Amino acid sequence: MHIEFRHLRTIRAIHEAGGVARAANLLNTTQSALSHQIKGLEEQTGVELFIRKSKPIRLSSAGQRLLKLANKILPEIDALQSEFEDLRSGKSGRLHIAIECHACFEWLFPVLEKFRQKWPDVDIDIKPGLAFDALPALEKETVDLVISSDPEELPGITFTHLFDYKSVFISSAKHRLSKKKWIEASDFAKETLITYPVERSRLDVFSQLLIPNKVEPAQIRQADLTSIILLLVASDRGVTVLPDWVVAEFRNNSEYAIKPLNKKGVERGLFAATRTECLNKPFMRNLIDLAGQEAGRLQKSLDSL
Amino acid sequence: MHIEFRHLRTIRAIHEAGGVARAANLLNTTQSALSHQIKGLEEQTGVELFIRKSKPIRLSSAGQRLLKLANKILPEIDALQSEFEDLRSGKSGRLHIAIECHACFEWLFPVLEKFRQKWPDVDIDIKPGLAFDALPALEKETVDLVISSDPEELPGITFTHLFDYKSVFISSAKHRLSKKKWIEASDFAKETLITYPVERSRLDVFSQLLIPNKVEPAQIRQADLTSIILLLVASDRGVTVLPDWVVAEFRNNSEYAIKPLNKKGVERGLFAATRTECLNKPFMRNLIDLAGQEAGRLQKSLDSL
DNA sequence: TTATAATATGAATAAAATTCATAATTCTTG
DNA sequence: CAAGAATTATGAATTTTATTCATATTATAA
Repeated sequence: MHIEFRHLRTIRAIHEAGGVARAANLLNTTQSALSHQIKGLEEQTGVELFIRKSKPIRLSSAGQRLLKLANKILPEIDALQSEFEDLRSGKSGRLHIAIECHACFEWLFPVLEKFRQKWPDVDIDIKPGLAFDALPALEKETVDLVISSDPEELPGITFTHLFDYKSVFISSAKHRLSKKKWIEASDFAKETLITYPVERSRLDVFSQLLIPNKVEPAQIRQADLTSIILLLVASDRGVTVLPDWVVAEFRNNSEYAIKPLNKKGVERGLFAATRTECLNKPFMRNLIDLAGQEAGRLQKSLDSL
Repeated sequence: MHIEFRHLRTIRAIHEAGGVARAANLLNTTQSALSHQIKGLEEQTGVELFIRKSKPIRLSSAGQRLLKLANKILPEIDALQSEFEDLRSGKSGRLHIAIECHACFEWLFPVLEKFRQKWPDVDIDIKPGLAFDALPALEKETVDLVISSDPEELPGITFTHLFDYKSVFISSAKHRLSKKKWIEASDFAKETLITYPVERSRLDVFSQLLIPNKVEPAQIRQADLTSIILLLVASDRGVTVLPDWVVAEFRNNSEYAIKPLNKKGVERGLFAATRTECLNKPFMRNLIDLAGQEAGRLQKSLDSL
């Protein structure tokens, strides 16, 4: 027999109740059970834990040492149990997010801000999902949510549609293309294109327009941050393609020209990929809801302009 | 089933060994046992502790939380076990001492100093044994050693003779009694007697001389510390009676006159009282040995003068 | 000293953990 | 992508461990 939590609880109860019989009451067991327990424990440790010359029995100095440990350890286990209880009830949990689309930070942050207030016990993290393959990580439970524009049929993974957006062309107002009604693939052949520093296949302008039309921009320049891309565009160092929600606030800014791609525009969907079983978790559903609401808000602000 | 130490060890082993089967090896048990264990634990807590989609299985975030606790708690239990091992082997233990004789501090301190160096893990404490009944405290295991001059026959208690000493009279060199060869009870009738602030029955001068002879000193004055008593005596504010070892260093100090009580002196023994079973403990025996050695040293220093 | 309260003990019972044999997964490699 | 290897899961049997019940023993107080 080893020292077990049972023993720690017994030691503590005997001390607090002041006697084996009273402790047995407290622990909903019999005096005999506890007596056998402490006997076994004393045999195991080889140390007298109680002074038996007195009745009720008292802790010896070794017993007090054990009590000290019990008082330290038992609350920690109780705390863990209640953490687990929160986990089970869905009050807490892990929400590690991978974002495949660089611009998504823009609308995700306000969503997460609201989410955090409602679910303070959920462990939120955002991984730069550009650096690795997000979907395998989702399957391996390294992350719990992937924001992606490319839904796939995968067993155990569910893609929930969040909203649609348009990819739009942006140049400075002075740019030669700013006079056109819409922009075509061939227009990029003589341009410097500014993009996020990720694979081409993950950029709408390539996957939806340039690659299908086999057009290569004259030059490519990369920038990390949306605001920097826009700065470069404003000073006419190049042109870019971004989701429409990103440029909502620049719509009526006279520095920029914003045009659809092709006559009818390039429309794309944004999806939340999760492990299917995670959709049962209330906080996960709530996050997806909040994302949808935020999308609606963005849409309205676009329409009103 | 509750969370048990077994489970913590299993979680830790699975994580460290990187797999259930390897962990089973480590813990000298079977893969099946561990599999049943973690299954039971997951049912109990209602939380998935492992990610089973991968082989070998990995800890989930909840499992990592449990691992963290295991890494905190298990070393503490191990430490306790080794403390108990020290206790059992006699390397450590409790040595709470009650001193019935106030002057004993004088020779006990150097003894304890030596003792501490040899037994650093023994928990030493000195209780002012004057305030309570030391022998019942010894029986009740509140203290482990009583230094006493009055051995009794008590079941379970053993008195070990440490050494004999003489109670001697001390006055200033100028005092009227300093001319006598020895001091008798009647000599105290006109004197101020300086004593420790304890019951008369615990003072040799009363129990061995004044009470049997029904003599009451003219005045009694009390002082806590031996050095203060000696100071008062030197300035002729009274006379005192102390064990001979206390005054060893003053023997050839011309300020003091030191005389035997009665023609043949009052001789007393000093004893170490312990619970009989405690005499098995090596550190207890060693302390009694050291006390005897110190007594020998004191005796020699007395003889040589 | 006796009555009373408290604890200990042994045998029977109940509960729980482990093992064994084997099924079901996941991973790896040709 | 299939087959084999490695890993984990499972059910029933077994063993181990803990608890209960009835009662003996021990300490305390009146």
